[in-house]
Amino acid sequence: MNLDLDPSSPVPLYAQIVEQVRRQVALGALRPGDRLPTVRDLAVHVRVNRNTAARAIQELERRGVVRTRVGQGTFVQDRAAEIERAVLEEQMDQAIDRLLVEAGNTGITLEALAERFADRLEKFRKKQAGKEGGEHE
Amino acid sequence: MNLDLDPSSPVPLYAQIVEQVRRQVALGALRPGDRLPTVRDLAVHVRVNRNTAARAIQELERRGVVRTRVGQGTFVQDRAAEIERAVLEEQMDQAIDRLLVEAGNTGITLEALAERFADRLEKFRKKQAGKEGGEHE
Amino acid sequence: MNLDLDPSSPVPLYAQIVEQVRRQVALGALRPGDRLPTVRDLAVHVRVNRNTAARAIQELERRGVVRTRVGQGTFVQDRAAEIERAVLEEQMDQAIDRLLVEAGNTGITLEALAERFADRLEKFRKKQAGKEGGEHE
Amino acid sequence: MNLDLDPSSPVPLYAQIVEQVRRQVALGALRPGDRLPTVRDLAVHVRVNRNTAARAIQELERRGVVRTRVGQGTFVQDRAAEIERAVLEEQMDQAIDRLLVEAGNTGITLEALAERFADRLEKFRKKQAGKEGGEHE
DNA sequence: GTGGTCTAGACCACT
DNA sequence: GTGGTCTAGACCACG
Repeated sequence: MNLDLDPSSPVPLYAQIVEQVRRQVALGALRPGDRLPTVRDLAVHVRVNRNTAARAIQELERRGVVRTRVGQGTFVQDRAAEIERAVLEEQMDQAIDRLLVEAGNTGITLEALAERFADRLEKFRKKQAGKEGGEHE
Repeated sequence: MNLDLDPSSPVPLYAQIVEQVRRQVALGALRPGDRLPTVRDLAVHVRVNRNTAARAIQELERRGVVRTRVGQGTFVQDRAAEIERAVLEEQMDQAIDRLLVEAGNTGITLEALAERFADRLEKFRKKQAGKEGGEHE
Repeated sequence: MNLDLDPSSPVPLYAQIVEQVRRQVALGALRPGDRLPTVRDLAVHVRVNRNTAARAIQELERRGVVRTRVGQGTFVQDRAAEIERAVLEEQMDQAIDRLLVEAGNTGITLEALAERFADRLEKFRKKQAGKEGGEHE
Repeated sequence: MNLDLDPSSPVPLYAQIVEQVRRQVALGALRPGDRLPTVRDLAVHVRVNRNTAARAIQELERRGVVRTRVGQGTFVQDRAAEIERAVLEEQMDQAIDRLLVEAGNTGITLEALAERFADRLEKFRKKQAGKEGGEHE
């Protein structure tokens, strides 16, 4: 359970936890049947108020990502991986769509946007290539 | 001054006003020298309290978008259009970059993302084309 | 009557007018018995609302700098010059005192302040010398 | 947190709070990491409405003097002390410069001003000396 | 008429 | 508990 929280982000701590756990489920870092840390442990581990940790887990349960069995702990649900994976892809498409709508509102032509996109992608690719080999975590 | 507020949005009313006015300045719907509605008129028009409208306009002044002269009203600043325009483009690039990073985190290759992007863009273009002719304003 | 108003200053327009007229009286540019422009003329001349001009003159009268004789106009009072001159010097001393108090509050020693003062004065003197001969108004 | 507000001052209450907190940071009475009183406590303490106190603290955050973490309180920022200190010194220099310009406008020679300054400083020094020993806090 | 400040009191989200 | 937003309504200074 590697969680990386940013207290100065506008997105609430509990939401950051939820998001990152869902992502780990989607990517297979957490697999169906895996046991999550207890609220207490989670709170200590990510240095957060116990209420915040509790709220995060509660939210995960509400979304059906995990299931709490009293006395035993909280476990990743069976079909969670595929569901979260689909959600992630759906979100990506939505992000793209938002970009397109935004471009329209801004008066940028779709052609110009596509160009811009290609441009940023190229830059990004180069930056990635530069990092190769220097990776630690 | 067409403003469209969503009271159920998590973004505060005053911030929604700020955002939309900035956009209108960036897009040239409001031009340097133009006078904004008075605080009172704005409040009535968008159905918020006078204080809320005042806060929005104060925020706009703080950002240098408008200049208020007591007793006369508030006016769009001279260089506001270009500045806001630049901000808007910068935001667009940032949105694209976030998309790229996000893709990386999700394990999607940049190629797959580019494909996906082209795909959504095509769909969007068609939808746009379909709307043509039904446009009034 | 040369008045130089700054609409973007925090000090109100009417107060700027008052201040500058008093200064001119103190410095002898306006002398006892001199007639001020009418409210109407003043307003046109300095490009200000008539209410603002009226308020300025009213304030000058309240302070005894000028005296309005209905049907004839407003005139600089007899002893105004010496009084305003004294006021000006008094204000200068007060400004100095404020500086001293401020230095105390800031934890700057009086020695350091004196040094600082000498320093700025030297710089100021040089800048003045540089301007000589290039003066137009 | 000793704050001394003057309700009859033309400078708004919230701005007075901002100013005094900044000064305390500059002078080291409040140090980086220190926690400010809560909005509610501050309001009670200086006898203003909660909104007024909140506005002051928001303004401080906007200026980067403090950082607020919802649910925890607001804390003095790391580099705030040096920044505010620099601002204070800058203001002092500006005050001196204003004095010099003012002297020029008034027709006082710089020599006369320097003399005057030395004179007031001497008086001030004596008054300070007289107070020694009577100080309690 | 304009904007600015302040109070009172309510409601909400986050920790 | 924390801060943030919003409304209602009053008062003030400026033009």
